[in-house]
Amino acid sequence: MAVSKNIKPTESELEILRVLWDKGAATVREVHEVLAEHKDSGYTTTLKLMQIMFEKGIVKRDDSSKTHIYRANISRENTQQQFVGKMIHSLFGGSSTQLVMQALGNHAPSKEELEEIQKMLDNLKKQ
Amino acid sequence: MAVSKNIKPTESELEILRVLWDKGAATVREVHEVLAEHKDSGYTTTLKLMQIMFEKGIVKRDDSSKTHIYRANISRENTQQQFVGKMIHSLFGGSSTQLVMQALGNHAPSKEELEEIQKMLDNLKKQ
DNA sequence: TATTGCTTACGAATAAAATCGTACAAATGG
DNA sequence: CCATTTGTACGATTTTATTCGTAAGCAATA
Repeated sequence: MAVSKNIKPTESELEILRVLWDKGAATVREVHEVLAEHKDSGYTTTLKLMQIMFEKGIVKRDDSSKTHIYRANISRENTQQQFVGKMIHSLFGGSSTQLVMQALGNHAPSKEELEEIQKMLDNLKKQ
Repeated sequence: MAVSKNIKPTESELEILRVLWDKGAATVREVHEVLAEHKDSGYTTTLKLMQIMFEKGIVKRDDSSKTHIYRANISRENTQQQFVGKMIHSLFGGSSTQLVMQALGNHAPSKEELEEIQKMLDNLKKQ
């Protein structure tokens, strides 16, 4: 079992992680370019954030060439799990069911996705 | 339809809201007592936070007697919705299904709750 | 080679959140 | 009636997160 790092990325760090999870690996510039579509902070801001994330161990990097290449060092799944867990605790009184109902109620998925959920539900019922 | 306030409580504010949602109404001391079970900041910190929340309109209060009585001014449901929505966007690429699966996978509910979810699912399928 | 552009490093400013100390008013109770 | 307790108000400090300016290295190229 993987050792779970108890690191809680901030809002901005999450945005960066999303890009890294998506691309697998990226330079600061590549990350910044993506962020810049929706946000208007400068290049050095993104750089600084990624440097801080490196110090915290949230990302790793290959600095063998001048332009460093970054990768996420915590998994998307783990992070999701951590946030979902926290949310269930802090907003749903510990009931995952409440969260699920809330999510389904306000963000109804497509037919196909409903089937996917149905499968998972069937599986859980068998146990 | 209720006007949705676009207010995003901070971490600490959420803790206080939880107590207020739970109790319906409470004094600063009552809130603080609950928080103190798991946290060790002082009484005036809780007081200050609740005063700030009042200024922001997150809570309302009855100050007709010396000891003020506070109530939440934003609903649990609304706040849940806001956080869930944000989370779906920021961590699940917009897919509520992914969130649901994650929640079910890591925090499996009881048989009864599974049935509840099943009902909801059936309903959604009909539409 | 000098200029230009792109890179990292890093200190510092700014902003936002959380914490606390102190003052002072009202109630309490000896 | 005085001392103690319990409450609010509020400025100031501390902590954490975000943002940016500037310096300096290196590489391509005019």
